[in-house]
Amino acid sequence: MALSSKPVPQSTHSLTTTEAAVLALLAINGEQSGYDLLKAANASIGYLWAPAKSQLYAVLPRLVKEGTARRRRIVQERRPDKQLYGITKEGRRRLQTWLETIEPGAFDAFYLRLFVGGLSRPDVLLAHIEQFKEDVEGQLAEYRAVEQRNTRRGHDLFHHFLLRLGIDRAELSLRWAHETLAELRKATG
Amino acid sequence: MALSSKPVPQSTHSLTTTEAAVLALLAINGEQSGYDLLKAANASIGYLWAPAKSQLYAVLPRLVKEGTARRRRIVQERRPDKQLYGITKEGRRRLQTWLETIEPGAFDAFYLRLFVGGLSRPDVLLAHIEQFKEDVEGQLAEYRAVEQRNTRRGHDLFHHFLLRLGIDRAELSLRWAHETLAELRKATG
DNA sequence: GCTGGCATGTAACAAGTTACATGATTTT
DNA sequence: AAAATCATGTAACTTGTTACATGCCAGC
Repeated sequence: MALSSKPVPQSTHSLTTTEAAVLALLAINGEQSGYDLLKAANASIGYLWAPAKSQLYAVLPRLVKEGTARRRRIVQERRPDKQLYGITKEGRRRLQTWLETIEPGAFDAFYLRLFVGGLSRPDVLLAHIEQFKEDVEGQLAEYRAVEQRNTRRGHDLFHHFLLRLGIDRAELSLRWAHETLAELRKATG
Repeated sequence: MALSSKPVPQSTHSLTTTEAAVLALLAINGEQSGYDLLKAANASIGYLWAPAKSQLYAVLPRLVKEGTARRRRIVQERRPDKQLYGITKEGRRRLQTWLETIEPGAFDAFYLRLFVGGLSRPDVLLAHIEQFKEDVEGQLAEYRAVEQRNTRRGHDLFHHFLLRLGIDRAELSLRWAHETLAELRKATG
């Protein structure tokens, strides 16, 4: 009977990207329903993070269970009842930790952290952008090495097309990172 | 006993991206083991599509079950036994259909189709790139509209940073698409 | 003696998709 | 009369990750 073999109490573990995204929206926009969150997400962060309905409705109860969000039922007469979700103190604490965590190579998480940059101190954001630069530099070096070995004939021709796109994009990202570092420094002193 | 309630015979359905990627590698590099496929993927297509071991080993039997791949067991003396997978006629047929299918907005699938461009006729590839251009143009228009409403103050400052990146990237993608169309036309007459 | 390569998998998740299900109200 | 909005979910998948499990052989 290998029953109680570690149900894994990961409540103290780091947040997943999805959890962090939802908590950040709750922190910024206040108490909301799943429906509100979906609309808000589509209207702003949607380009970076667009959860499916079913996914969002699955995450919200998990947040409550983990103690990072609380639920409040609003009974309505002419509309279906609402479940309003708000972030808890524990949620804010866990979110801050997540926002300050530097994850090398995690581009999507970086974009998300920058999107909700208003929740972090400027120096934290500068460190994230520096890490992004390093990650992109590494990628760029790899792409250039592969491109040098590319013959441009047969299947290699198509790999060459995509490598060009990857290299150009990486160079663009580096320029963007420099500009953004400068703008952030100017804007925050 | 709700037993045989639609086991869903999706054998005639379109391939998933993962299935198409594996079949394309089998079509290009010939009969291989899961181990070989993982190495090959990491060494080339890995920038676009990098399956986890567990995922690949899950997909391969599915392909056999669907009739798009066949398995051949190689008994080895000094090494663990191998399962070699090869693409079937039906697999080639389904792969061709997938390669010719235009999926608006599916950027990852587009990159994959271009990566294995050697398996398609040039006119099919040109059509895919045209669709890519249209998709990026749509995105660009959206980003520009959002950017015009951006105040650059408070949370909007960070959205502005990311919008700049998105816009610059979209413009770059358009230039790349034009160049690639020209190069392809030149290379294939 | 240890590391790395060869070779195949399972388990347990998290992320994300489409389709299904319900039902009232408000706008076109 | 039809479509969109409000509001919450379930079901069934595919995708993708990390960790676990096994075991032999070659080279340092």
